[in-house]
Amino acid sequence: MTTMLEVAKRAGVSKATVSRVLSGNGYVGQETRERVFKAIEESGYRPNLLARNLAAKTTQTLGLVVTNTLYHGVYFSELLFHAARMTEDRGRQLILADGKHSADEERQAIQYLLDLRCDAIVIYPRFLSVDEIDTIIDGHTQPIMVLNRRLRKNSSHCVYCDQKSTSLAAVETLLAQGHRDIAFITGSLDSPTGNERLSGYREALERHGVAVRNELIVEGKWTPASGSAGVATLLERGVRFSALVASNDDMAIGAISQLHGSGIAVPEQVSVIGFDDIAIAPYTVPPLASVKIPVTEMIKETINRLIFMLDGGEFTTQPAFIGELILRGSVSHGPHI
Amino acid sequence: MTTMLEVAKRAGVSKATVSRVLSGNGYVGQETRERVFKAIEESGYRPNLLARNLAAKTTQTLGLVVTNTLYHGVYFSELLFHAARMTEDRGRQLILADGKHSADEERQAIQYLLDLRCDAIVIYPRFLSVDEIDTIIDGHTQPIMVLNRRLRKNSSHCVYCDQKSTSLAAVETLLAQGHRDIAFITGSLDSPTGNERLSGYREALERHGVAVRNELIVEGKWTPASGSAGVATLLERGVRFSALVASNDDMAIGAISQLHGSGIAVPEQVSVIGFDDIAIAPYTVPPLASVKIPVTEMIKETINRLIFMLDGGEFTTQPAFIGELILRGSVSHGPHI
DNA sequence: TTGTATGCGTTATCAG
DNA sequence: CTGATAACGCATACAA
Repeated sequence: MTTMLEVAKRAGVSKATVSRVLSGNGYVGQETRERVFKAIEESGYRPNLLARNLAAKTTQTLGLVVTNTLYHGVYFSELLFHAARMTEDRGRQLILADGKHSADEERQAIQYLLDLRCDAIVIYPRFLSVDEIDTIIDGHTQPIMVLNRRLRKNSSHCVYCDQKSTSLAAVETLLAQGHRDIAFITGSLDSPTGNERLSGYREALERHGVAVRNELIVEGKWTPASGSAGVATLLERGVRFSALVASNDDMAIGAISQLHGSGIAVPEQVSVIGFDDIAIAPYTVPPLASVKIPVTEMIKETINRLIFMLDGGEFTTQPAFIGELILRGSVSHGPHI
Repeated sequence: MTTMLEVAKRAGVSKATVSRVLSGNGYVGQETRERVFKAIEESGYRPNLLARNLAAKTTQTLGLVVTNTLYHGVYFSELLFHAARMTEDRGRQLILADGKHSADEERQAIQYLLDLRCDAIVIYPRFLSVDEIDTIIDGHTQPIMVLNRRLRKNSSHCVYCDQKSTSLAAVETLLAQGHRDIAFITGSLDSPTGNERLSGYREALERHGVAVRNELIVEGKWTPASGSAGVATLLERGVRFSALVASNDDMAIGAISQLHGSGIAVPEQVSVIGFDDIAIAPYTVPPLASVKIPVTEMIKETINRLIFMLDGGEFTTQPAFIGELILRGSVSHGPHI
């Protein structure tokens, strides 16, 4: 590998001058500049980023930690795509680290990015507790932002979507149309998101004086198969329902498929609502409505905050997003039990 | 940030000794070792990887370049998941760089990873020509492997799936069952994969003396929507077919949906085959059969080769994979025109 | 406008 | 077994 020193010698100048023309900092004569560029060209010189970043005390990189249980599916793809795009638009590079599938591995991933001297970090945690995250943020000088969690202490360091309110609004839409027997397929209940969507469902019913019936609730695992299984369980129980809320789109797909297979028409007999995290799920028969989580906007806010903090800025406000109910047809169905 | 020097002072030893206990290279007394560990603990010391990698002349990282047009969908997720897993199993870290959507941006991404001094690189190219890739490989000392392309010169540096043979085999399966009017939805024809799958279709027909009819071929764009549109186009043309091959699963999903919407039964009236790149596509009505591309195995072979080369190994063989036809039911259908 | 010298935080080579 | 000390490749304050 040819170094800056070799370029300098070939151009008949010092390393410092080469460094100057490359960084644009400091004055350098027009003629010398050209000689340097020529030498760079001829030698095929490439800067060693390790050395540069070590000396400059900045890497111009943002680190992102995501659990690989999120890798499958379009949600992750969109997340990564926009995060990378936003970061590069701001003249930085994104570095991804795998949070694997445990709190300890999430810790290690964060540590790795920190050891690499990323200027700032984004965490999309799945196993780490909010308390520990707060501790981590306090323990480091690098700006750290957290996606999809509501922090207690560093509240301006997190960007989340109010899953409960979002779920509540979706269920209320059904209630407003006269539905009373509303089934619910949960997400994994070891995830906060899964729990919050469930409690939104509960609260909506309570607010409208509709009893919460446990036989209308089944636990899913975010996958299409678990959506199918959920419907099968409901049918086995012999419970009747005119509407069904699935906690994400994949499960809605599976649920609709299972309903069809059982000879139940959607949406004529059962209205289905999914959580359309990304809005590009390949539905064959789309649900009646979907709740769209504004991932893109959330990422944007996250990166913006991070870079603002890198420039010494401070935030006092706490950004909360809320999902939007997207109708794919009329929801004006009465109960069809 | 506390440095190695501070740890050394606190432990009453030299930097060199601290470095030794950390790396495990060289002898160091049991008692001294413990003092060093204690000092590390107390000071919360973390190694600066920039400095370490600069001095050690190795980063223990593999770089991966992928075009972001691949980000959407499960194919990319699987690719990334396994690449990261394999890399870490071998004690390295994977660094992802975005190839964006042009040859020039793919070049830049490769260059960035090289500048970061990744020990080796994996490229999943979409716009770069094989000739240029060969040139790039020749121009660098770092091992470089290419996925999904068949290189002319550095043939042992690429791992690909013979898309043409794979497609050919799928179509022959249909021909063997008596199908003669076989429609085909292509992928994007600016991609080699899309073209190869199409030429496999063509050759299968030719081999069996069946005329290739252009009205049975429609161009898709890999998306579910383009699969639906493809079927719509075929129906508008008024052309009759008893079987349909979609060049990937997303399009197969769209196509099946459109067939259903038009009152055509699958598989009773039309047999559908997709290319099940990952085999976890959320089908509501699965196609009759899918061609499974062995991505996992391909990634595994790629990483293995790279690390073998890092250890000074050389390859002479050229690994070619071939898709496997997965039947989801009987294909013993006659023509249903 | 350019060169010199020092530092960035490690690894690694030699003495001792 | 341990400690100086020279790289590693570049940025930058300070001189000239």
